[in-house]
Amino acid sequence: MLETALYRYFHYTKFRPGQKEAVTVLLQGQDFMAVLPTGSGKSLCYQLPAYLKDGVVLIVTPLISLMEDQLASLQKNGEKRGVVLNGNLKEEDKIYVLNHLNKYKFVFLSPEMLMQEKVLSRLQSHHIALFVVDEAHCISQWGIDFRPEYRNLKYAKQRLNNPVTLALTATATAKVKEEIKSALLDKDAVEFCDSVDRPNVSLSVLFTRAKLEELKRLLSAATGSVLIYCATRKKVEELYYQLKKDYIVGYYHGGLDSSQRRLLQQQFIQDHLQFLVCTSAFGMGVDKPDIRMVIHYDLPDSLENYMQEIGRSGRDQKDSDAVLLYQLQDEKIHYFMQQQAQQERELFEFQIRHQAVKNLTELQEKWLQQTKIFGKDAFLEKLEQNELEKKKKLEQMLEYIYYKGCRREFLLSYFGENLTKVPNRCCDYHGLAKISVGLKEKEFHFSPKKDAWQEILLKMFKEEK
DNA sequence: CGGAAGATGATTAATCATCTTCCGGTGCATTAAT
Repeated sequence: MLETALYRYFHYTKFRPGQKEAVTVLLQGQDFMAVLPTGSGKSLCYQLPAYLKDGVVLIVTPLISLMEDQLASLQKNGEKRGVVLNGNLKEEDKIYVLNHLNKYKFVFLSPEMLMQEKVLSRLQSHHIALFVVDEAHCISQWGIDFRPEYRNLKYAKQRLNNPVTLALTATATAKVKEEIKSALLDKDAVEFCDSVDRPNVSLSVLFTRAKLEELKRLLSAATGSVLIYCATRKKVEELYYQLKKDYIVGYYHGGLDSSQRRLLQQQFIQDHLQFLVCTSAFGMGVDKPDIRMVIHYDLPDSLENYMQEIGRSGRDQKDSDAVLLYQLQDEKIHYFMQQQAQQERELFEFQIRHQAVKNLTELQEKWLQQTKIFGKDAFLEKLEQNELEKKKKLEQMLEYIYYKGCRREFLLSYFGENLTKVPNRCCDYHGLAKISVGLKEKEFHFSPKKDAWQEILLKMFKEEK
């Protein structure tokens, strides 16, 4: 019985949602996709079958810091046969690992590392018990233009003699799930999708021309940890200098080196910093249960990213708030970046069509590699298609901003779900607040005090009865 | 495109208004020059 194995290896007596399904299906030799919230035991989905099967388990992970965290967590549980394979290792250490693969049970690596010929050819001669892709939504999010190696995973899988594959992620729209399937999984793959709904997180968009004051007001009323997302690094730092006069605050973005990042993440998790100003670089793999509020000081570029970011609040199931501060034209920064990206692509396209490739950017070099795999036309077509989809995603983000109905319903429908649970709180305010319990709505004057929300909600529940 | 910082100009010397310039997300791996 699987429960016996569960107890034997992990000392748990019960599976959590999705885990048993994953283990059963993987042991039968079928591919599996699990959409489960962070902190719900995703890693057990591959760790348990790993112990019940012969061979090494490959875990493809997007960030080096994630590999290290996962390895540390294995080691904490007494597992010594884990190893990371990444660019921080010395050349001789990498070679050692590749030549002694049978000493290891868990190998964590990036898609870039996996796609290197020397790595692939060494792995090829071993029996791969399980091929795991963690944060599998990266296939869709980054997989074409930014980190194209994510779209080569199927090729890698074939080279490894089609091992049983597990895709793991916390949020995915129907479309993203389809992309993961077609780019990675067999046709008969089984999926288990938990709801992405968080009834304890209120959703609001605040139209304002005085963001800084609104932000300070929200922070002054805040009772716990708060994440503040900005669109650019510069804005993150500016805001940090504005806030540090009055609050204990830190900042985090992709320009920081890895040791600084790790330090800040630790300080935030351990409550040495109540507030953290950051770009979208912050968050993956962060499992802090008591983030009480996620504020968007700038507009995110898609509802996928928005959902990921607000999904970091209220993991402890206690009441939390997601507040988006919007000002007319906030989307312009994203238009600009999309336009930059388009120029880079068009230049690349021109050069490759005229066979005059020189002075390529780092990204363009990668694209050149991809044209060799998928063919020139096919890959260029993909790049262009991807660009159009990004534009569409930004438009849908704006639709959400201007949506007049229940925001939770809108967001859920984007992820292919219906509003089924009665939310603890679901509010909105454009000067006035709109609160909804189930499908019933009521307007009232906004007050930042938590008690005000609760009183009104209580009253509405009574009225419903 | 928009915001911010720096530069210029005009007035009546240190301040204000206007103009100009600059810059912009997400990460892997590898390599060349310190």
